[in-house]
Amino acid sequence: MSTAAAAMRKGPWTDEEDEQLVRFVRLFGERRWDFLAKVSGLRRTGKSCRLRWVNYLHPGLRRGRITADEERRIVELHAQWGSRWSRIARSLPGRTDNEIKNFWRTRTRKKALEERRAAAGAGAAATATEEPASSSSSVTTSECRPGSSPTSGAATTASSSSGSSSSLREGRCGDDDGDCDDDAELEEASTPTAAPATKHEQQQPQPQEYYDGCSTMDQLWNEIAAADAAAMSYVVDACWSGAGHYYYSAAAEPPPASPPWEYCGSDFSLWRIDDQEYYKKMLDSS
DNA sequence: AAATTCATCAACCGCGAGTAT
DNA sequence: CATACTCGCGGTTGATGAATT
Repeated sequence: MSTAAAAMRKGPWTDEEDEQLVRFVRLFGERRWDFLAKVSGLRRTGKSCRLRWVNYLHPGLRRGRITADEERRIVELHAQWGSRWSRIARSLPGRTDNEIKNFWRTRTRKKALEERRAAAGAGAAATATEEPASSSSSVTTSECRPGSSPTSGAATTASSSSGSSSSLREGRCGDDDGDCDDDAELEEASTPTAAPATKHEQQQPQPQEYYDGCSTMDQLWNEIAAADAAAMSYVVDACWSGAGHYYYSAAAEPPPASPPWEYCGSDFSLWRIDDQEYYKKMLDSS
């Protein structure tokens, strides 16, 4: 507590951190990340929290390999917009800019490699010897520099690292998206089915091709929901507004001590920010 | 069976734009 | 109008598992 400016954590997220983040995003919505990072007790920057949410924890994410169809689309869109990944991602429901960016990198690298090999093959046929070393060394220097340069990767060795997240790492169910503005196009492709009544509770409907194991995350969501319900007894119905923001309805009796947020009737004003201190105190005292 | 290389994914960093004060 | 703050984007790097030799 006294270490207000405790060092920020970096590196892979643990399951606990994920849970915590999800819980607080559900409470406060997908914004004010710095605040969220603070009150959640996560020793992470707001930036890091946002990234984790957007790229990994967001319920609307579609996991799994990029399909041929998506690839075609990416190529098209890339031709149109260049490397404006977020823009491209908006046209690919459930995919993040990071994902697309990674995919594109891999793809380009692979292509370049193939070309080089083809060229090398032709060159070798012609000159038989001479340049193998020079050409391969150019890999590191020229345009498509392989991130994992020849010698680097092997050094890693076993670390078991964050064996933690392995359970999460697999599947993520998705159906809806959170913060995308142009979600008109998103929805069309992401879920043909009607809008889900609640956010996580019923995100069963997914195109099965993309999802291998959603059960884990479902479980997580459910557990979190249950925990929330138990802890607060009134915030239960997490609703998903059409505009892509969470809001909460009072399902049971009003809270014992009025919380810092307001219930939303028609519009989804989430909570009262001016009560941040109140909330902080609440957390500290608990 | 062990070592090496490759492919993929997750996360960090710096910067710029937008918004609030 | 100027400044501070927050958010989002694109680029880059590191770690890990899978495939290959």
